[in-house]
This record gives sequence, structure tokens and C-alpha cells, in this order.
Amino acid sequence: MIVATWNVNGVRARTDAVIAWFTERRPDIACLQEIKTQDEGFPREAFEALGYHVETHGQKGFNGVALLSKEKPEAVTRGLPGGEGDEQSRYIEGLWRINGKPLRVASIYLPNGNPVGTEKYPYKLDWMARLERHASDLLERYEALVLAGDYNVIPEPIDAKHPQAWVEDALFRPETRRAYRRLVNLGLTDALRATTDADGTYSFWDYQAGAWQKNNGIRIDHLLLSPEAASRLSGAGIDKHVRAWEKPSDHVPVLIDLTA
DNA sequence: ATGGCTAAGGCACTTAGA
Repeated sequence: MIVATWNVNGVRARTDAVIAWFTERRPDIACLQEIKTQDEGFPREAFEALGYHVETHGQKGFNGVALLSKEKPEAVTRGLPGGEGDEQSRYIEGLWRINGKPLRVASIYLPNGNPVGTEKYPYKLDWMARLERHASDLLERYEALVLAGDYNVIPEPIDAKHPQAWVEDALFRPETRRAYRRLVNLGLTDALRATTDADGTYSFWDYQAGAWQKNNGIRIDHLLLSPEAASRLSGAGIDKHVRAWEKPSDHVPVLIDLTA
């Protein structure tokens, strides 16, 4: 089965492209980020017509995450635990039962954190600490778990065309990478890096300055797997061709294949 | 990327993204 993550940069502006990709790829579970709409504005009928269940955690204008799936989830929770007064919609988690076995999948839109030096950067680091605590709790369940989304983290120099240009950026600063490593070191597997060590493997290309044409990209969209999920990993990939479509998102879908 | 583009809100321009 295919589990995918995609920051669509506005699902209303992107409905045709997102539907085209769903039709082509037919993911079993898809995690969307930056839907940029409240729940009632999500074009759910278009996806239901393709046979998908739609669960949203929207917000007016910015952020917003969703879980779309062929099978109806058994349970859904909205919001990352531990965020008293956090009004930003950046986390939704679903639980499915596939052939009697639990599969838990979260759609994550981790804060960008720029500009460093404003309140946005400590908000990012605090959010990452909350995610680490929650992941630690979930791992105690010993379930197949997929934490998928736009992490806004460049894990290693190989994950950027020009890593030196990012060293002071919130996506690549040492504190950011350290927090990301703490999360991974709980026992999670970066699905894409489990299947390839190739450089030039990116999930985001800026709209500006011909970044796409020059393959000036970064890899910031990740699927992190619990041991129970990692042992079922049979492939991982990036649907890079989607970036060349009309009116594309600046991110492309990243996906994994899990054996039953 | 010290920002060249894009989406959304709401109707001229600002905010946010990475």
C-alpha cells in the first residue's frame, strides 16, 4: 500500500493538479499540508468522487493539514499534544486497521521558523520538542507508525543543492538539525534515505530565480517510520514530474510502499 | 534566498512561505 505526503500550497488553487495526481498515483493514504483553507472550504466532493475519505484540520488563510484515504480511519485526532494556546493547524493523526493490524499515520506541517531572531524560531524549536515527546509516546505502542509531512528541515548537506547557502536558515541551523536528529534517534527510519543515498534528491524547489530549471532544490518533506513500519518498507520515491505541471505547488509528493 | 514568485484575504496591498 502507498502512503504519501504532499505540501500542496493551497488546495483550492491546486484542486485540478491534486486530483490529477490522485488519479494517476491512487495513494492508499495521503497526507496533505498547507491546504490554506478552513474545513468547510476543502473541495471534499472532488475527492469523495474518486473514492476517498477526507479528514481535515483547516485554518483560515494559512497552514492546514488533511488525511485522505481509501479506507475510512477508525479514529482521528487533531492538533499536536502539549500546545496550550497554539491556534495553528499543523497536525492531524489517523488510525487505520489493515488486515487486522493497526497503522497510524500523521500529517505534519512543522513550522518554518524564519526569520531566525523573531518569535517564529523558538516556536519552531518548541513545536519540534512537542513532536519528539508525542512520537516517544506513540512508539511505546509498538504499532506501524508513519510520521509524514513537511518538516521544514534539511537533515544533511546532501539534502540541498547549495547547503552553504542555508547554514543560517531556520531549515538548516544546527539547533534545527539537532532537534530533528533527537526525533529520528528515538528509533525512527527516514524512509527515503533507507532506499537511496543519491544526491540531487529533493522535494521542494523555490518558485523564484529558476530554481526548478537549475535543480536548485532541498529535501524537506519526510516520512519517518517506526520499526514496525520500517520492516514493511518495500520502496520509497518522489513524484518529481509533478513540479513541471501547470501552476505547480513548490513541493512534490513523496511516497512509500508498505507490504501488507 | 539580503527574496527574482505565489496564495489568500478582500479589493490595495500585506502577510507568509522556505
